[in-house]
Amino acid sequence: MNNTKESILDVAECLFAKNGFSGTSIRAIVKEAKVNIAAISYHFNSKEKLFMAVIQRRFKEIERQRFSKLDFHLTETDNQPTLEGIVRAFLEPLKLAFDTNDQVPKMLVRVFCESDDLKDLINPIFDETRKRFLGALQKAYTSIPEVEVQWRFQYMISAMVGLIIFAENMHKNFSGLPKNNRLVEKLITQTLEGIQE
Amino acid sequence: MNNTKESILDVAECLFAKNGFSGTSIRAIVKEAKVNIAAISYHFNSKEKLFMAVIQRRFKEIERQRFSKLDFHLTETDNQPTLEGIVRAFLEPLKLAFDTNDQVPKMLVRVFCESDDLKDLINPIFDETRKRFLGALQKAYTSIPEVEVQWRFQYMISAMVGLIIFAENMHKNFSGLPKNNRLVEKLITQTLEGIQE
DNA sequence: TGTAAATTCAAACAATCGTTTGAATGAATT
DNA sequence: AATTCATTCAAACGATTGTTTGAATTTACA
Repeated sequence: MNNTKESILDVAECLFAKNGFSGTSIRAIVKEAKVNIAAISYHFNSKEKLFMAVIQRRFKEIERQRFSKLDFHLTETDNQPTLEGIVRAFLEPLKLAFDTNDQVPKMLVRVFCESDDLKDLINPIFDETRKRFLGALQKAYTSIPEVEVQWRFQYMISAMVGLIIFAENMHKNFSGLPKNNRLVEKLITQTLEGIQE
Repeated sequence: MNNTKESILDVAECLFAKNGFSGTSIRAIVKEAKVNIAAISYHFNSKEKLFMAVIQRRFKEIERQRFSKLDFHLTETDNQPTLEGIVRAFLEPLKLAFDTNDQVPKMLVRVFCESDDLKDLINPIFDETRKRFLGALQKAYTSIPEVEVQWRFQYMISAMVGLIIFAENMHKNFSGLPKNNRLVEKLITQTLEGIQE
């Protein structure tokens, strides 16, 4: 079995999470993955393509779970979704990713925050997710102005991104805050309290 | 007057905001600042020292305003601060920085999110701010467990960081969201609604 | 087993990185 | 005007960047 390609993805993911994209050299990747440097070009063409492969591998799985949960909730409620159902469909797959591998959410938000160019490169990946969840939210909140729903959705995502970035620091700076694997659960309840009027 | 040092700081700030620390070369800085490349070593010793100077210049001013507003509020209320007073003391100086120069808050959060090493380098700068505002919050909320207050404070900061990162995208992805200069005001009201029980 | 394709390898590519050098230029003081 | 100090300059330093080469090796199929 071709082990080289996957071990490159694994190591790259970990180093991108720690040091970002620009802060990670392909030599650092191949050194830790114990593969030849030419393997990057051979399997991924370029560092940027490798980067996109690292992103896609994880995001596609999270997206799949989000859509699955959202669709289930929509049919379950006869197309009358609740806020909690939507928020859980959005955040729980992230919680699962957290539980499986701390580095995955960290890598995803870190590279998204790194530079304008990188953000523009990654942003289109979220288009479908944004469309479907905003659509569901607007079904759940027909009384609230559309702009306000968008704002609150963005607010939740922002809190999520910030919390993932700060997750490691929180235990140094504060005492008794929830561990990483309980962080997203806390985020869910906080979001629910904050959003509902 | 020595113009070189300040124009380096200005250009570096702008490029760090766009491309992060690792993504910005000192040659890109000196090219745009129209100064010789040796001026970096001469005025700042190293790229990393220049980086810290860029951070400190802005953060110290924001910190000064935050402490000033917080102290004023504490004396004004006879050491019985309100949540709104504390949140405004924390966020309004950021709003002022936003109004003066879009790039300042963006630069501050971007480099903070870039890598573990950079985060560890910058994090101590916030120690005093964190201490004083957490102290004020715990005075305002004696009935809520200390851990819960810490969590909500962290939640607000996370939302702030996330929103600044997303600020530019929000107008592309959504329609009718508040402009940058109204973003922090919106964050304040949202925080107040979300935090108070 | 023999052949062809896929993969890995050491080595080198040109470009760029942060930093340093020592001379040239500027301004201020005696 | 002469001297001293601060600043700027072109040029080069060694190290590292992402990428490519062509041969060596492994794997898969006939």
